[in-house]
Amino acid sequence: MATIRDVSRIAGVSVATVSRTLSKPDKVSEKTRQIVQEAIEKTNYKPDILARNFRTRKSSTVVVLVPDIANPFFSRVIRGIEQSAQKMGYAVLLGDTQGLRDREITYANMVKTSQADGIIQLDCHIPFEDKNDRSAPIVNACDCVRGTDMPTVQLDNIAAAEKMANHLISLGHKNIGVISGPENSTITNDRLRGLKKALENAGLEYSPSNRMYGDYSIHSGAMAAVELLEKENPPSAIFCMNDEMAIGAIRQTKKMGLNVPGDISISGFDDINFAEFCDPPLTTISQPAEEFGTNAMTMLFELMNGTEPENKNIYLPFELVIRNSTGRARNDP
Amino acid sequence: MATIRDVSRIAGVSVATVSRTLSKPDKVSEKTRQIVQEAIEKTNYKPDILARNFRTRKSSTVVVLVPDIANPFFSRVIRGIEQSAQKMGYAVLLGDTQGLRDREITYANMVKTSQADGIIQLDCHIPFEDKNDRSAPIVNACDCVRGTDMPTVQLDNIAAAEKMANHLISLGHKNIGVISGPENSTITNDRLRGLKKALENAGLEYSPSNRMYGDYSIHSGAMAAVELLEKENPPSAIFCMNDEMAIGAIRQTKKMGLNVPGDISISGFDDINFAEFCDPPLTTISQPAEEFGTNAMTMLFELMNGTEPENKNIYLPFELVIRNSTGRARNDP
DNA sequence: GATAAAAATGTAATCAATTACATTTTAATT
DNA sequence: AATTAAAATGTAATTGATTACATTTTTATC
Repeated sequence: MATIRDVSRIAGVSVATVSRTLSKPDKVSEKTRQIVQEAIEKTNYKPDILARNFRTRKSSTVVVLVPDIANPFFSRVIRGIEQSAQKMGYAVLLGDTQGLRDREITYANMVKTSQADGIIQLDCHIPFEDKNDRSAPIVNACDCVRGTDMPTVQLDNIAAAEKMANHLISLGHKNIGVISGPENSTITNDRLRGLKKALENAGLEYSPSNRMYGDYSIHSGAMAAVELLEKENPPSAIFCMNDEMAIGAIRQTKKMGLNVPGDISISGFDDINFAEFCDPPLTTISQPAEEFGTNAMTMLFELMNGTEPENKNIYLPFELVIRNSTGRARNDP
Repeated sequence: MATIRDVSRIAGVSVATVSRTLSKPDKVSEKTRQIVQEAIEKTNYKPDILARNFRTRKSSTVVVLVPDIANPFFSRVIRGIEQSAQKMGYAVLLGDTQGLRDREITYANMVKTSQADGIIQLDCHIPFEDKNDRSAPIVNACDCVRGTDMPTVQLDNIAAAEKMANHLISLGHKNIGVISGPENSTITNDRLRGLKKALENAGLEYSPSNRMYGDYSIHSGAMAAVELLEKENPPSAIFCMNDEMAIGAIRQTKKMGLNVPGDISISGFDDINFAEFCDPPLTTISQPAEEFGTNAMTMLFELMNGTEPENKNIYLPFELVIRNSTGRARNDP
């Protein structure tokens, strides 16, 4: 592989001139530029980015911490990140963390070791050994930690859940079950708060025994549905905190001989690609997945360049998408 | 950030000794090791990987070229890659190429610029300007180019498609439609060959007019299904080359008032997570997605270390998964 | 304790680019 | 043509680790 020295020798100029031709061509005379360009082509020179990064102390790389890359929502977010990053000249390092703190820290440390310039964290954890560590540019998207000064890109999950709950309530549902995400997730807590708020406003009671925990997988949704449906006084509607669990719940419900939404309404969250195509099509909250990624990357870009983003907490819009998995409560007039 | 010099100063040893303590501790006496470790802790020293990579001329990074990260099959493959890479001490750079040659080349060039040590290509293109370029370690997985010496990890798509076709034929289907992938994909061509082979063996005719093209999206499957079902002599079964298109086709078929599989059987390919949960559950070919990733990464690792893998073309097993989207042909006794 | 061999440690070059600063060339002005 | 300012180019230091080679220390053997 040819180096900048080879090019400079062949062009008969100094390495500085070659370097400038590449990075600040306006500082080089037209004539010299031409000569250098020719030498570059002749030698098929490609600047060694590793050397450049080393010298300039930046890697032009961001690392993305994602709990599960195979989750269809996250994979869309990542697509958004990648697209923006590419435009801004950044490469994207993938850190599939499985939600494990160890792995998060390992990947986040890449900033300290100069392997990455910034971090996008899609889970609600601070990925540093020392929670007050401010040394690395970081943006928290999707599931965001509360009460830190990390910039965030998020949904107003309380409002979104409230909207969904109101939809169920308006259909006459009074006994609503919940298939929630893991206990310590901000997203989960906010969605629960939204649900409670709607119930309260409607003069209905929230019963903690109506809440089952899942891990966002289809399987866990099915398991949780069994628990809910075998209760003495089963709910007439199930509010699921993501689409996969809703899909699992629907399938389980049908398996148990019940009709959706005839006997029981089931709602999801996220509006993944398949939500529209399950049977019945899923009523859900749609979120602009890619935009979580593009916004997070844009904000991180500012952070990495030392400019403070004017809006440190971006809220993206959501939409209630009513399909056929929800309907009037059975005994509602 | 502390450097190796800071550590050496505090420990009262040379930088070489610090370096050795980290990389070849058995070359350093127990006593010195201890002193150095203390200094490392006191200074909270983390070796600058960028500097190390620069000096050693390797980045410990591989770049993955994927046509679409949001595709559920690919995202599982990538999960497999990430898991293996992590174990081997490699980071994974994400190159979402949208199947565009330009982007593939840009990302593949990262090896030339020392940003990556190797490439995993999940599409059936050679990602180099010069097709005969051998300078970068590369493994081709999933959709593989024919007639190159790139190592591959693939499915015997001919056999798999044949198996699926035989299943349809055994159900009495004689007029089988195809919703295929893009024309120039090896996967698509092989699956078509398998289908033809099965038809031939059964004494049935393959009619090119029964083949519609999709782009692996749900939507394109639905569009193609319309074309097939509105034919004068519509097929009684549709062989789809992936699950998403099958899901689109099922939905469209139902929309048109037909029953699946009562009126028409529909089969998929890949066995994505949702295949089991659509309605009716999809008959499909299951593939070990993660293993494409782990195998590719293992092979690439060998390549990057200069050892020739003993088996340069790995074939992974598949399985025909019969669910309810396929059934007996209508007029079959 | 002398000698040799082995182990431990140190010195300084090296990797390929960027860039501060110095020098030379060109252009502008009188 | 002399002078000055601006533009272009060159020189060499710099980045932080690794490592070949040199030197010192330790251990083993007689």
